[in-house]
Amino acid sequence: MNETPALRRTELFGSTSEEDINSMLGCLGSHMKTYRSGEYVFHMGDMTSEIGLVLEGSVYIENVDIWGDARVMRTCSTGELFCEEQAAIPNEPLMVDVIAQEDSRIMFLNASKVLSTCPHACPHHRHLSLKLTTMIARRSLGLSQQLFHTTPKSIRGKLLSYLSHESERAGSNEFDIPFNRQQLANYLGVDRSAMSNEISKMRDDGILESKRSHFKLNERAFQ
Amino acid sequence: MNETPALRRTELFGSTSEEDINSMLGCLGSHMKTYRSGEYVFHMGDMTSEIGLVLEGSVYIENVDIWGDARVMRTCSTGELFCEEQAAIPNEPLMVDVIAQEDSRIMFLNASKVLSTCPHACPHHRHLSLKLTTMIARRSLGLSQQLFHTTPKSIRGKLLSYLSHESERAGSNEFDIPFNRQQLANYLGVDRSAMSNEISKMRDDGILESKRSHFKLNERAFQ
DNA sequence: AAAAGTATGTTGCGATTACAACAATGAGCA
DNA sequence: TGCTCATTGTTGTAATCGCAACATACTTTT
Repeated sequence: MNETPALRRTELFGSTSEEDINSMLGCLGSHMKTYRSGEYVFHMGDMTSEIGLVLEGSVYIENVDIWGDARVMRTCSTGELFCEEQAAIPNEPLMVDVIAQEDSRIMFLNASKVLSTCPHACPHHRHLSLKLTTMIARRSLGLSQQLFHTTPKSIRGKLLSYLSHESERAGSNEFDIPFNRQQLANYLGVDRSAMSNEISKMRDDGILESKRSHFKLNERAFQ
Repeated sequence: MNETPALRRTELFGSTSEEDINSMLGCLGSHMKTYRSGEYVFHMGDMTSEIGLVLEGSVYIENVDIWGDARVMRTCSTGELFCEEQAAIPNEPLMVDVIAQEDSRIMFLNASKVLSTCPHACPHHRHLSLKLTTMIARRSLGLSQQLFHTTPKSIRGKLLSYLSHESERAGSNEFDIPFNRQQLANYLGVDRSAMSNEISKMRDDGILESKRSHFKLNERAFQ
């Protein structure tokens, strides 16, 4: 089965031609495996140096605490990477379980082979290595942002932090956010209804106007 | 002024010999600048592709919202990197200000020169590139963890998440944490006194024993 | 050993939030 | 248009938390 078309739909390989992908796969230590829904892809404690790439299906990453309670950290859908950070850190044991959420096809890449381009490596290999680093860096930035927005103690503070940032990013006081209410509440780590309520109060206070995912921040009408 | 000894005390260059550092610095597009306390190192909106390395002094990174209110995101002391994520992402404008906290000496490295080792690059350069990627990955993992521990709604839930993780990491139900109470409260995003109070209640409930930074988690004495 | 300074624990109160339950609005479809 | 379903808004209540103020314990200095 030829995986190359599926690979070209991922961010990691999206800017590489099918030809170049094929010529590289061997160098990257790539191999495929299929999983049934519920099957473990990685176990906590594994010393893997492999990056997972979901070609079909999806997986979720969960943490089990010492009392046996599990919490899902995130899910990865088709085209997304997982465990790229752990794989990029030598001798770092996995602190999570990775489990197939549905029947899935996963490609594994050896992180050190992707990152440590050998002296005679082709330009495409170097491009891929750089792309992986960029993706890791972007996730790190995103997590920084999220943590920053969840730091204020009140729901209003969190909303202002997030909305101000989105406004700056859009370069306008009027903008759309990529979340519905429930997703935004999860992102900020607060209760949805309490958040809806707070948005209403902020509207009453003249701080903003909003309709669904469209927001408009007003000049400081408040002190 | 020879910076090499100072560089060897940083994590990025710690595993590289003085000789190799000297032979590489030119390739990395390095240059130095000194700043007076309060001076801006980077401005929001800058399209920098340079990594900052604090050789002396310290800087802080702050975010200014659209109403002009500033909040410090983090501080960087001697030996630490800043803006390595932004620099690793092409065409990513800086969303923060970086300001010298005291009189400081900063070395700048061109991120793409560090990361894109040219075909004839020396092995030390490739090692440095890998090291930078590892450092970015490690920060990302750390942020993931912190976010995970701050996700529970109650102080008790946050503490259990964090302490369970530390216990797993130590491989024992008895361990020391690298925080004092105030630092732990900041890390978890809660009030210190409320957290101290909660720790006492958990002790009363038989969940744990603690003295200062030393903790012992008990088998589920509770439901 | 006394004193001073820092870190941690305790208490009470007011404000905020989570939660549940329900109402209203909007979207998709027969 | 009318129906169903999903999303968003509203309300009340109980629980939690932040906050301030203070007490206790531990450290460091002299």
